[in-house]
Amino acid sequence: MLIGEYIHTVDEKNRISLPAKFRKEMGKKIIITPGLDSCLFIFTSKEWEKVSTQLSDSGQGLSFLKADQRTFNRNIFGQASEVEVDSIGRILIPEILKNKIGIKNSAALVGVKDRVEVWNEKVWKEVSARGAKEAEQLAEKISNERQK
Amino acid sequence: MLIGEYIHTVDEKNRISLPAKFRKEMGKKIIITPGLDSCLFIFTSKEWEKVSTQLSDSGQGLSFLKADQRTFNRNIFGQASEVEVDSIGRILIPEILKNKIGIKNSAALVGVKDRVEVWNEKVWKEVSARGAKEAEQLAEKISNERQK
DNA sequence: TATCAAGTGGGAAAAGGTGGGAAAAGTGGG
DNA sequence: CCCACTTTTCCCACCTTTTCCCACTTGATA
Repeated sequence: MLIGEYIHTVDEKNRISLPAKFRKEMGKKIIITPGLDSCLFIFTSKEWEKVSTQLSDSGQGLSFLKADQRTFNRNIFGQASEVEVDSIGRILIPEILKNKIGIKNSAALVGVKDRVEVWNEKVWKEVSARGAKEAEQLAEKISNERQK
Repeated sequence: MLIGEYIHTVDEKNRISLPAKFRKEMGKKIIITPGLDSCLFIFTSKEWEKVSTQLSDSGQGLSFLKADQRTFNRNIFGQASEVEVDSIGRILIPEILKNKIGIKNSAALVGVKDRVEVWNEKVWKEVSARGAKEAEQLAEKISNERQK
């Protein structure tokens, strides 16, 4: 399971180290795509198979008949990129995606169960701080939901 | 069952001894996460499987399409950390989590049936003192809830 | 008092993360 | 078509952090 947050450097060659704890699970090839909430998603090849299938196939096939879905899928698939992990566990972040979320010298890598998210460091700090504040309320809410 | 409270040292390397009485039940790998009420939760791997599944799974995949789920999952998984118990029963507390609850030289480890909580020593003293005072009222309240 | 278990501390070895140079591949101009 | 130049890839080296192991201290026990 991919969990935990790490702040790593992005060097002038656009390289970033995957956290050592993620490497085994992530394998040699990964897929990096635009994410939601101004971060990037990194999927393992295996997970990507699942995700991409589910995205393109809303159950009844021919997803390109729906305008919303076309737009959404163009964004995700169009900018997705298969990336090799080098011999010491680094990947190259495509320039386009890097600019998309506004990172330059460093980024936050966040494990979210079966994907990794890449964030601008400051943005992540804000997002996670906000999330932490809401935790108690959210917990209460979920607890109530579950009792229904 | 994990019960009892212990005050242990956190050394400069962020190590803390698990109480000897907890070790057998906790095994070699544990998960440490931000808890509620400004403490940390420590789960056994087994317990974590249960907890994380129940919290995160909406059941039908693509959980990242829902904003609430993204926020929630980021906070649960993003700040969690799998930690090995060393040969003499110590664990490393990730710096981020340590700062989160404001501990430096020592911490309270509190067994709460199937998890262990980690507290800033002073905060724990206050919380448990207050808890003791309110025990009677809370008992009444909880009892009423249950009858609904 | 000797012994054992639990908790604490610290040094040395290993691993993780970062940077940079050289080879290889790609690009454009003459 | 070839050459010069830029970009990418691969590999090595450094430094810091983490991990592993050993030893000391304290307090309880026989």
